[in-house]
Amino acid sequence: MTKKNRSVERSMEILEVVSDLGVCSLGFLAEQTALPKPTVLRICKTLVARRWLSQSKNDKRYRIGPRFPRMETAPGLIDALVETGSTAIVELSAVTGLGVDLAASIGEGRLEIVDTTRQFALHGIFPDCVGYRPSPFRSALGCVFLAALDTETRVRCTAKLAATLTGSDRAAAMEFPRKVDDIRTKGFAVREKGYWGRAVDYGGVPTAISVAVRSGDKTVGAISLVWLAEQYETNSVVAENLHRLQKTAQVIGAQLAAEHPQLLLPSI
Amino acid sequence: MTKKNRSVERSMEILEVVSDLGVCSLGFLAEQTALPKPTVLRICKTLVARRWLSQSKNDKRYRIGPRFPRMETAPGLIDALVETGSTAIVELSAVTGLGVDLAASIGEGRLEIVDTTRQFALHGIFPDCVGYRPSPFRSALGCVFLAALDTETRVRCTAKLAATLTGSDRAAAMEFPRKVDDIRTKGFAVREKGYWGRAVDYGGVPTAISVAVRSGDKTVGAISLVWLAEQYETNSVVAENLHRLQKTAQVIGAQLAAEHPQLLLPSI
DNA sequence: ATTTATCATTCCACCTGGTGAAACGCAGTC
DNA sequence: GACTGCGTTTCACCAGGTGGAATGATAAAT
Repeated sequence: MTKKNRSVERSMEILEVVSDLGVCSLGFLAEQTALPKPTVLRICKTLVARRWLSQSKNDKRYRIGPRFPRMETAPGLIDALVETGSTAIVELSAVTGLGVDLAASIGEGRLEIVDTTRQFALHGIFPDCVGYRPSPFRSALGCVFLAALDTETRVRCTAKLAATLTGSDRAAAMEFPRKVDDIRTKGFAVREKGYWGRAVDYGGVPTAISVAVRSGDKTVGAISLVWLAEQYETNSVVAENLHRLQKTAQVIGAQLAAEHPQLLLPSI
Repeated sequence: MTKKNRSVERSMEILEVVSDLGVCSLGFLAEQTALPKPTVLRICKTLVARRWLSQSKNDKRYRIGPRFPRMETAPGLIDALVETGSTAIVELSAVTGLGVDLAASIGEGRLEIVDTTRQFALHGIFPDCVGYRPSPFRSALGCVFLAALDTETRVRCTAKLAATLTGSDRAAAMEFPRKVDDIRTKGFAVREKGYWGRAVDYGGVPTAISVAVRSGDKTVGAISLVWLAEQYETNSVVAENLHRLQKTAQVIGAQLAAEHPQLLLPSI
């Protein structure tokens, strides 16, 4: 068995205590974890520096911080979207001959791919993308999803995401507001040039166009057509297949609204 | 300024990448964090040991695990069940040669798959089912779990679920009360014909039989045997392996009761 | 004002535990 | 068979984490 990392274990212990018991003083954490206070202090400082913990100014006690990764997923939504969407995306894939991804909102303006028709043999692109969370500002799925949110939600999510992202993702976040109107009028988004998150994992450079899935007045996810960049021009795919993609998104959204009206009540 | 702890920083980087980008391979994580692979491996192993990450048995990729602190649900049960159940299901899988899924109650009559032995190479079925929440009325896991609840809880949950579900799930919900007695007397449930979650076809149509995991007088989860429909008849699997499945469920339940008696006090 | 108590924080000598380049083993592919 | 790309193991090295003891900081009690 590979060796473990003691410091990492200790940091998890500390975070679990804070997460379970709420706000904690240094001494209390040391007692709970049976670690010496200096050790706890150093680890907590490290966690605070990244905002995984935050520290109250006057009594110095620790609580879970704003940057602690959260995933507030509406469990029913993913299920419902997969159930109503999976046959539709298979049909779309059959008609277009391209790969289709289905992504669901997991809160905070983020998406997770929950189903796909991609088959390596068929489309020449890495198939097992279920579980991936596309970039909010650089992927076609992420952009079209954000653009489709109502203004208030979009602004809130965009600000929050921009605050946590870095590098080219942050640059894309700064640029995003200028792209929103364009995406909204065109009704679809294209994968940003130069963004192909995981060159390692794919068979080739994928290109994608995406549209949002709206149900009632909520934006619940997005679907995209995916193909090998070297195989087709984006323009020709748009000309030939955009209407099919939009139709599919609309069908899924309508069916979802009809079959799961209660999912649309809470805010995303 | 107090010194920071490098290992803790690195572990946060890794967790942030997985949380931001979804499922990740070791090599990809090493590239993203600019750390050598052995270092990433050791940290990930540590995180996996605590189930802050979980690792697909099949392609070894990492995703956020069941014990990663979530603000919403009480994770104690999930945790304990995974801890006591994972060795048992591996043994069961070895003896039967079939895939085994372990699901934990997440409240309101729903389950989430928290561990699995499925390997594509071995069983020819979709391996990455951890995190999936099976249909309450159409999956073998869901049915047997509901049937095993005490009458009052079952009626309440069934009513609530039926109210929110629709389509083929609602149809199954209407039908369910008629199936309960049958399931209770037989002691297991079978996956509904025609129900298989996603579009992705990973080799074939899976079939499953499930039994509930009871601990003390609480129903805490369910486990199932899963195989490729075309490979074995349900009847022959039942004849040969049902008793093993039931034995495993019973062992897990007993061990859970012995090791975590406090979990069984609150109502599910 | 002084004492007491209880925090968090700093210090620093000690040495463990983490490190990472290189080698290995294993699948899958050509 | 040779190759490529994974995850994993090895092992000598020494940075980096450790924790007991000392020091501040703060608030309440005398």
